[in-house]
Order: sequence, then C-alpha cells, then structure tokens
Amino acid sequence: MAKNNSEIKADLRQEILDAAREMFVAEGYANVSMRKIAEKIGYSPTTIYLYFKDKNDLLHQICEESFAQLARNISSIQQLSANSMDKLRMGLREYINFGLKHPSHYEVIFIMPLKSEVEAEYEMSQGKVAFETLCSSVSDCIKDNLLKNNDVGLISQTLWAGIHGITSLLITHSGFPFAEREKLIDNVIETLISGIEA
Amino acid sequence: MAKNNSEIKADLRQEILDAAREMFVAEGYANVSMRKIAEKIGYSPTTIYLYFKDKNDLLHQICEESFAQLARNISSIQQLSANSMDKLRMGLREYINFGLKHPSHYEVIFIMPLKSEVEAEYEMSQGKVAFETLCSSVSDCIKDNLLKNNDVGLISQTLWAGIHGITSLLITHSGFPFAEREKLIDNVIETLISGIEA
DNA sequence: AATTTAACTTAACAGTGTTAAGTTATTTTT
DNA sequence: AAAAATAACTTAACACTGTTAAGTTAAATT
Repeated sequence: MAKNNSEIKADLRQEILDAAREMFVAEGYANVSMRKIAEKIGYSPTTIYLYFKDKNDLLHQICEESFAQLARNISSIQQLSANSMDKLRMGLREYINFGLKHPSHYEVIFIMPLKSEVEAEYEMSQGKVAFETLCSSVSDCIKDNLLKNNDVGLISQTLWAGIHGITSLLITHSGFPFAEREKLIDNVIETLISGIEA
Repeated sequence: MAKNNSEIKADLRQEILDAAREMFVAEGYANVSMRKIAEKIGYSPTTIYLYFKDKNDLLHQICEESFAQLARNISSIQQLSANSMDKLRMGLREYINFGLKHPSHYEVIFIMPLKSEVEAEYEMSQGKVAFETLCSSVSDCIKDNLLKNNDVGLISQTLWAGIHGITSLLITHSGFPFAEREKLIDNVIETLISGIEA
C-alpha cells in the first residue's frame, strides 16, 4: 500500500507536472506562480527547483508531453483504412481540434515564444515527431500522385502554417466576429487541400 | 523654440509610447518593466499611469498605431493599377513582410493574447480597418469573377489564417528547420490563392 | 491673494522568480 | 554500532515586478 521512497520521488516530479499543467491551462502561464504550484502540491516553492531548472523548463516539459499526445492522435488516424487524401484531411482537423479543445494548452505549446538558452537543444523534440507524422501523411498523398508538387517538407510546412493560423487566431482573437466556426475550419482545410491538389 | 505646457504634455504621451514600443520590440513585452520605461524617458514610473490605465493598455495603444500603419500599407497597394488578383497577392505578402520586418512588434500585436476587461470595447478598432482592407481586396476579386466562392468574410478570414500562420510560425519557431524563407512564403500564398481561385 | 487644478513624485503593498544556506532523515561506509 | 555521506526538503532572503494612495510643487483661475 505505502510507496517506497524512489516511487514517491518519481511521483513528485509527475505530480508537479500535473499540477502545473492544470493550472497553466486554467489560468494561463503568466498568471501561475511557482508559489501557487507549490501550495497546490503541498511543498515549498523551492522544491520545484529540485526537479526543474526554472519555470520555463517546467513549461517545456509539459509541452513535450502534449506534443507526444498530439503526435499519437494524428498517427492513429494514419492507420485507418481510408484514402491518403482523406487521412490527410482528418489529420489537419485533428490538429485544429486538439488546439481548440485545449486552448490554454495550445497557447502554451505553439503560440507562446519560448526563449531559452538551451531551447535549441531539445526544442520540439516531441514536436518534431508530431510534424513528421504530418510529413508522412503528405508523403503518402505524393506516392498516390494526388498532389501537384512533390516537395514533402514545403507542402507540410505550408499546411502547418494554415492550420496553426486558424487555430491560433480562433484562440487568441476570440473577440473577433469570425464566421461560424465549423464552416470556417472546413473552408480553411478545403482551401489548403484544393491548393496543393494535383 | 521652447514648447509650451500643453505641447509638452501631449508630447509626453507620445514619448512614452515611443519609448515603450522601442523597448517592447527590442526586449519583448514581458521583459520590459514600467520602471525601465520610466527611467528611459526620465520620469517616475507612476507618471505613466497618468497617461495609460496599466501596462496592458500601453500595449494596446501601441497595437493601434501599428494596425493603422499596416492598414495604410495594404491600402496603398490596392490603389495600384494591377489586376485584382495580383493586388490581393501583394496585400498578402505585405502583411507577411510587415510581420517579419517587425517580429517583436507583430508578436505584441497578433500573437500575444491580450485579455483585458475592456478589450471587447476597443479591441482591434484599427485592426478591423486593416482586415476590412483585405476584405475589400477580396471583394474586388469576386466582382471580377475570379474566385470560386463569393463569401467575402469567409474567404478573407481563411486568407488571414494562412498568412498569420506562416508569419507567426516563422517568428515564434525560429529554431525549426523551415524551407528557404522566400520559397515557403511564396508557396503559402500560391497555395491559398490557388485554393480560392475559380 | 486665495483657491483650484495639473503634473508629477515618494513611499509602500503585495506579489514575482530564484538562490544560498540550513535542516532533517535515510542510506552507505567504516 | 558509529561516522560520514547523501537525498529530500525548507527557511530566509534578494532583487525584482505592477500598481496605488498620498503628498508635493508650480501654474492657472477665481
């Protein structure tokens, strides 16, 4: 029943991550202080620094987890038995849905600029996995001769720009009088698909 | 030679705006404190609060100025003698260029989420002007029967999503191994245009 | 000449991220 | 079994932050 010490230690790191993620999502990164996180988990603020370099590092670790989740979601779509173009469409939609379902989270991951000295080292290491999943979906469409261009990287980055654009606009400019949400998202995806189609 | 008092007062507001903009651009909104701004202009920190409600308000006022500049830039393109589709293309490119030329500035305007109680009141009052300039450019293309859809708002929002996407990605994910910048921007614009074209 | 107003400052509050030093309990070594 | 080392955590403090209430000083108005 009782956990031994190493389990408790391992748990504490995850406990901090869980508490921080929940609070970042609920109140926004800037509005959550190390002291508040510490209070929530019942430790002193400085304990967090035993597990994470600083507040930015804590954010980065949470980003990694979320990137990994998004990558799994998109990846599982690619294993459905549908044509490559429809799977690409579904992948794009999953990306947007992921962002809109976790707006504060998406903000933290993709919108907020994370300037850290060590950022270059591990930046997007899981984010790259998610992007590469998109690339392989695009690659499948190219193999099926469905696109007018065969530069996988260029097309994938263009698609990413499009879906990141609509996702982040809907999140950060919530006061703007956008068209009906589903209709707008459909239009963005169909415009992108139609723009790269053969 | 010497300015009278009302001129000095009027100047001080602009002086604060100029100093704040320069520092926000150079160091990022979060890294500039009211005290640093005050020191730069040679007044006490609290003086700023005589001209602006709070730090967020100061940011909003700067945004308004920049929106207005962007709107003028795009608007002047629409008065060239070229076909409506090319002018639309040039407008899209001007938007992206504006963002990349003033990355910290763009960040402050379009990327950073500005949650203020009074935001809804004046949010994007100049931003709307910029957006409406894009709308009228789209509208011209529709009049010339060049688009496959005639929903001006929907198309404009889709285009905005695309150009905002590439601009903000290039700014905030500068560590990502993007394709060659000009090639990528061209591809985004051509994909969007080709996606809405008749 | 007295009063009001405008423009600005001082001092302070309540918070922030972060660090250095200290404590306590457990584990390892002798 | 006693001593030393380590791990896990806390206390106290530093140097900041945005913001406000109260105070000052000089000019304009009555």
